[in-house]
Amino acid sequence: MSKNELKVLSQAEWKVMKVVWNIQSRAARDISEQTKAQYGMTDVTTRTLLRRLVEKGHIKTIPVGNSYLYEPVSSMVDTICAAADELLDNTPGRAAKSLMFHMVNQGKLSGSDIQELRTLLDSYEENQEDEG
Amino acid sequence: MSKNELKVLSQAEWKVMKVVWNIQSRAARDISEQTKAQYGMTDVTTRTLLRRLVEKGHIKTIPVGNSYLYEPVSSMVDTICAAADELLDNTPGRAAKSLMFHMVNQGKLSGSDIQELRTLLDSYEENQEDEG
DNA sequence: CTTTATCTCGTACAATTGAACTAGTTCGCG
DNA sequence: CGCGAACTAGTTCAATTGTACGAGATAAAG
Repeated sequence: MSKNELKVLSQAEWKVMKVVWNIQSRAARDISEQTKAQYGMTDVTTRTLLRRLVEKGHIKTIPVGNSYLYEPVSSMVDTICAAADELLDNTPGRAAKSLMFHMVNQGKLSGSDIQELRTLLDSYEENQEDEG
Repeated sequence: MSKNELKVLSQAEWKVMKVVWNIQSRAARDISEQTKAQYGMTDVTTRTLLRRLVEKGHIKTIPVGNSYLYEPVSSMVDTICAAADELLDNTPGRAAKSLMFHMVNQGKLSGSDIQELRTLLDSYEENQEDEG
């Protein structure tokens, strides 16, 4: 076990991870530029957080000349799903449904996302229509 | 502002909140009984966390005789949705879709949940079918 | 080769968090 | 009323987190 038992992310670490996931050029300089623009974090702070994220196993480093490229170990989707699982475990299913409604109503989904999701739900409905 | 600007929950505070939301009898004793059963937390620790949650504004107290009843200020759904928003803000929408797929595939939804969600998606599809 | 700009890394330090002990108050029972 | 049980609230303490400085290494420029 504990293969994907990555240590839990703190608030500031999430911010850095989100930048790392979305950025093209993953040098510390570029990442800190983004974290400053998006969250007002200073350069030194970002570098410290990058180091801690490496220690925690969320980021791996690729040595390049003087420094590193910082590459995420898990995808954003996987990490967010894991966080959601932790949030939703042993809570009554109602929360999951309401959360999904909320996301839909927040416009988090594109038109094609909605279609895909409908298709997925269709397949589940077939299997479950004689249950609940 | 800052009406619903409740301070962010820590790991252990989430656990206590989840118990508080789900439990019937909200005396400290009953809550700590649950946190012990579910998470192995000791009685004193739970009471400390309850106190901090009151300080942070997530729980309000109702004096009853010797002690309090601990009542959540926001519903579980609202709090989880807020957490999800924070998690998903300024990330490309892809994460939201994948997260929803994940939850569906994890069986978080009942048959009737799925039907309701389908109905919701239908209404959105009508409005967006000529977009992307 | 020397200077200079960048990096990483160790360290620092206050605030927060996880966990727990204790003192002092109040309830319930005899 | 008096005693023990249960409760809250204040305090403690180590670990983690948020933020940041400075040292030493290395690349690039002259």
